[in-house]
Amino acid sequence: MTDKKKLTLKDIGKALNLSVSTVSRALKAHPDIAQETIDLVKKYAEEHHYVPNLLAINFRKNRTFNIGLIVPELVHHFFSTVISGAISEANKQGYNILVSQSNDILKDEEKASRAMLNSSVDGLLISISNETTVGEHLKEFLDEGKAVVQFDKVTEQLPTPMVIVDDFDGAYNAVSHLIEQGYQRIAHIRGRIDVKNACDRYEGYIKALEDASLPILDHLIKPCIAITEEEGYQFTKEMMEGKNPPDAIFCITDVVAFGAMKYLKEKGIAIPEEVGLVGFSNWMVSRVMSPQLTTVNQHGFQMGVEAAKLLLDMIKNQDIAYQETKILKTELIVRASSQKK
Amino acid sequence: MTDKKKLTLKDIGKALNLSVSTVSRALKAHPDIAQETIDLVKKYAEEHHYVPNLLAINFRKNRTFNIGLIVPELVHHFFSTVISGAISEANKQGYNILVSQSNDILKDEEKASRAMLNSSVDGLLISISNETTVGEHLKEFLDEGKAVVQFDKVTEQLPTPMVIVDDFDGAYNAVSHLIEQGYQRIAHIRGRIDVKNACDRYEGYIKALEDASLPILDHLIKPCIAITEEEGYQFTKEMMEGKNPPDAIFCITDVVAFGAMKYLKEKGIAIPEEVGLVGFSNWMVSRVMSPQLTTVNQHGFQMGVEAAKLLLDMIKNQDIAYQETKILKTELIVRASSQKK
DNA sequence: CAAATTATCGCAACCGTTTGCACAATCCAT
DNA sequence: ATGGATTGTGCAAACGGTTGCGATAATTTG
Repeated sequence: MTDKKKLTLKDIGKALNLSVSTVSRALKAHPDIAQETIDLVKKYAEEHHYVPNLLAINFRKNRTFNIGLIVPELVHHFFSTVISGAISEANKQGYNILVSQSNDILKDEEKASRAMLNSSVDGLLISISNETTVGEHLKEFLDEGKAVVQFDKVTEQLPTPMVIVDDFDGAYNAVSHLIEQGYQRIAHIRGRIDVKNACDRYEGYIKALEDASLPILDHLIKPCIAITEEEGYQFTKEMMEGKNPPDAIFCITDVVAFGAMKYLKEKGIAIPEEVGLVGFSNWMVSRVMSPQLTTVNQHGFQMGVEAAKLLLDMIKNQDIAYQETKILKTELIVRASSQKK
Repeated sequence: MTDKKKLTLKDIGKALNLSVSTVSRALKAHPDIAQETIDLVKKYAEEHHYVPNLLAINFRKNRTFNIGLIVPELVHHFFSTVISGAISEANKQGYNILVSQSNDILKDEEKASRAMLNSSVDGLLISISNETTVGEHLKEFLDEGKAVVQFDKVTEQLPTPMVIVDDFDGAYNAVSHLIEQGYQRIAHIRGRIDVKNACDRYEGYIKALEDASLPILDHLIKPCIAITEEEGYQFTKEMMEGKNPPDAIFCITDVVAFGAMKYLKEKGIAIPEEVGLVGFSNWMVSRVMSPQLTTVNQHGFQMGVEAAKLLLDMIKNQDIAYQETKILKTELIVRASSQKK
């Protein structure tokens, strides 16, 4: 390995007969330093490819220009989109992003956050796992005075700013759209009752029914645990084979809707004529299914950008107390699976 | 912000009436230190939650326990799978991963790699952009004695170990499967001629035809530039509307196959009866299309694991010269889109 | 019992940069 | 000429560990 000894301030000082401190100040054009000296030093540094030792600077300033990012799942269209946005914004501001995943397992999340905590990160962006409630491991961040911003999957137990999507509104619009298309018996395959997003969507679903004076039918509301295609399939089967089957299904997410679609297609039930279908998240898969799936776009990229912006603001202005919650609007994407008319 | 002053070796020394050096050695049970002292120090450190300042250690040892990872695209099923594997392995070995993307733009890749280079990373995992050929910015890593491992999209211009998939073999098997199913006029919508993977798959395609004594028809070979659904659609249209249309299409990747499928379905051409279709990569979309798409699984997770393993080996044994290329086998996943029999 | 080991521990330099402060030189006004 | 600003530069401490080497005291050896 060619271990080219890197140039240091000391080297420049020796070469130019200046002290280290003068060189240091000259390089940042400190007003105390004579213009000639500044030019001289800068020229020399330039010519000899001086690059400051970030490790030393970070040590000195006690920060790293790195921020951590933890999501439940990396191989996930929505989350990878958020990450993409966060990276884009962070890089723009001169920060790098450390990525980790919790696999929706609390233990893994704790491990990941601890690994990032030890001085190796200036702040943390996190979307918590399904198993996370209190988040002691996250409080450690706050205790050390490090900034934390939650996004998408959040807990109010943790006093940090958050960036979330208006799940209530998104669900409300999706269900209202179904109603407007003439569907009457709208089912909801919902998410876990201990997860905020899932509850908000559920509330939106309920409100839309209420506003349209439609009855709320308990047997048409099914709770997923793992949010999988299999659950979508199974619940749809149960409902369609039971009495008073639904004529439309609003699913907590696109994969679940895919499971539902799979069952319906197997049974030759026409979509959207006999049963309408709406998902959530606008994964790539929603465009690829046939019929194409009506869904709710969550603007993941923008969420990543906003979350990173907020966090970096906090890092740069340690004095200000941030506590805002940024709520992003969703966008209903109407495709074939719900267009009865 | 509660800026709890962190405990340092000096603090412990003062409290226990020991020198900083003794405390430092005691904590790592140095043989020079008396057992009692070791116990005493460790107990005190434990009780007062001493946590060493990583920044100081890294500065001293000139390393960070972070490794960089650059991919062309983050929102991409295959790449996010690879990242997931790399993170899993890196974390297991006590390293964190900095993620960035090039968007297949050379300038972005250079920016990302430079951002990571400046002492903030011990090594780099990279899948190069379509625009990257020589990779001067990557040579800078090697010049500084930092380890680099290429994966998936690689260039031989850069003397580093790589982890790749046996594209040739994967394509050969895919096309052989089509032939075995009775297809005779097999088209190939290929990737860029300046990208190695694309060429390997092309070669595999050619070899399979040759081995089956089938003619190679130039008008049935189309090169994508951007590897998009639109290209798949367009090329399929051209070929199907031209003379001597194909009876099967082997596509460089699943998205392109989706474009092809879209055209075929629009025109009411039956898949797989009239035209067989095979993709590459086993994206989630391939399972969701209907008919489901036959494709080639690239074992992305394993690729990430292997690449990280290799890189960390290199980092830990700077003395050994690594130059191996690890080739992972692919796996043909046969689904409806290619089963004529 | 003197000499040679050995067991413990502290001193101090070092990694590369930042920064408060002192100091010397120059300048202007009195 | 004298005193007070002003300007440009260097000294040295600090950040928090690591580590080679030397010092001291305790122990063993011939």
